[in-house]
Amino acid sequence: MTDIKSGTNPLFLRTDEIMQAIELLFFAYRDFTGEPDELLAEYSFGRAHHRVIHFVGRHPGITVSELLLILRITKQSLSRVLGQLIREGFIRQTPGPVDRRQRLLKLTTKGQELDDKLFDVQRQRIVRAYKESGAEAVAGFRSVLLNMMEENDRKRFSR
Amino acid sequence: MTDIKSGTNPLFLRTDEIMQAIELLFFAYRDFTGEPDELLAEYSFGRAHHRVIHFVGRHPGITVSELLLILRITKQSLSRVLGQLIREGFIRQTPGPVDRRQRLLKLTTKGQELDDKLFDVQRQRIVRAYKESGAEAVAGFRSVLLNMMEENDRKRFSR
DNA sequence: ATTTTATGTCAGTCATGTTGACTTATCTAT
DNA sequence: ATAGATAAGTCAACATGACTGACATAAAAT
Repeated sequence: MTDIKSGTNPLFLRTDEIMQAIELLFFAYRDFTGEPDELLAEYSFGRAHHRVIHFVGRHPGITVSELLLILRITKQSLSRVLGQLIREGFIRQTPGPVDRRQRLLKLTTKGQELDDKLFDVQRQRIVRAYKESGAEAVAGFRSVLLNMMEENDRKRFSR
Repeated sequence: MTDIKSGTNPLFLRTDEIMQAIELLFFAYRDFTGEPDELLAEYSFGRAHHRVIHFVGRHPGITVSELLLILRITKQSLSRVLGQLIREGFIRQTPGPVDRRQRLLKLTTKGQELDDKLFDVQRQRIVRAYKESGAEAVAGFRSVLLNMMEENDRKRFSR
């Protein structure tokens, strides 16, 4: 409301622009997750498995609690998908060397292969979008998404 | 793989950058949907209801089939949430004036009020991100997301 | 020795997606 | 005029991935 009343409201903050942002996120995210979902279905896995594989792949040796903090789900929810991934040999647990209560999570070779495949389909879509938009647009994309997320998680992206 | 081998691989196409893009989308989308989800919970609604309210609000008089094409869900899935929204007085149906098989969907005043509230929480987050990033970054954000979605839906965003 | 923490598990529920089969009303084309 | 196609709705069964709550075990911290 403040913006609408103000006479100095920049073009990119008009109601119509904000509405478009909402839909851009909806359509882009829908298609961004579409291809991985198809691949995962071949393994009878879902998006939840993807997220676990992704973050374990990115952070080998991550603990269950750390994973829970990132994913913001309950341990019961995580337990189901993580249990499947472990039983089917995609993820391996090893006791923490310092704190033996911890279970450090790592991808097995099989898990690494699936991670690679999943990364590859997403990489192709992103590379295409990045190439078609150019380096400057990519910087803008990064900046807006960073500022859109909770401050707490922005640290992950500092370079 | 092609990119990795190539000597002319721009910085913004490196594996690490692509990986960050994947996580940027995950965290930003998670937080972008978090606040609306809380608001919806007060009405015992979920994200599915939000999407219906949003697209009916944006396209008054939209038909059920058009909505199905946008949302890419089955009519049985839509039926459940749409039925609730109609029974609880958030959406009104009127027979199509030309084709009387169609049910044209519109928000009621009550539906409009919820739509406004939902828009407002999302608007605040986007305005903040946009302001902190600047007009040029916003253009880049738009461009990358547009190129990330299926070509078919890009028409919606032409200006 | 006691308490806290990290993890796991059992049980039940909910939201939202799916497939498949079938109905009704209405429009379109022969 | 009638036959087929289309728009919408419904019933039933099922899967996934969230949730809450209660409880168990092992190891660390106090």
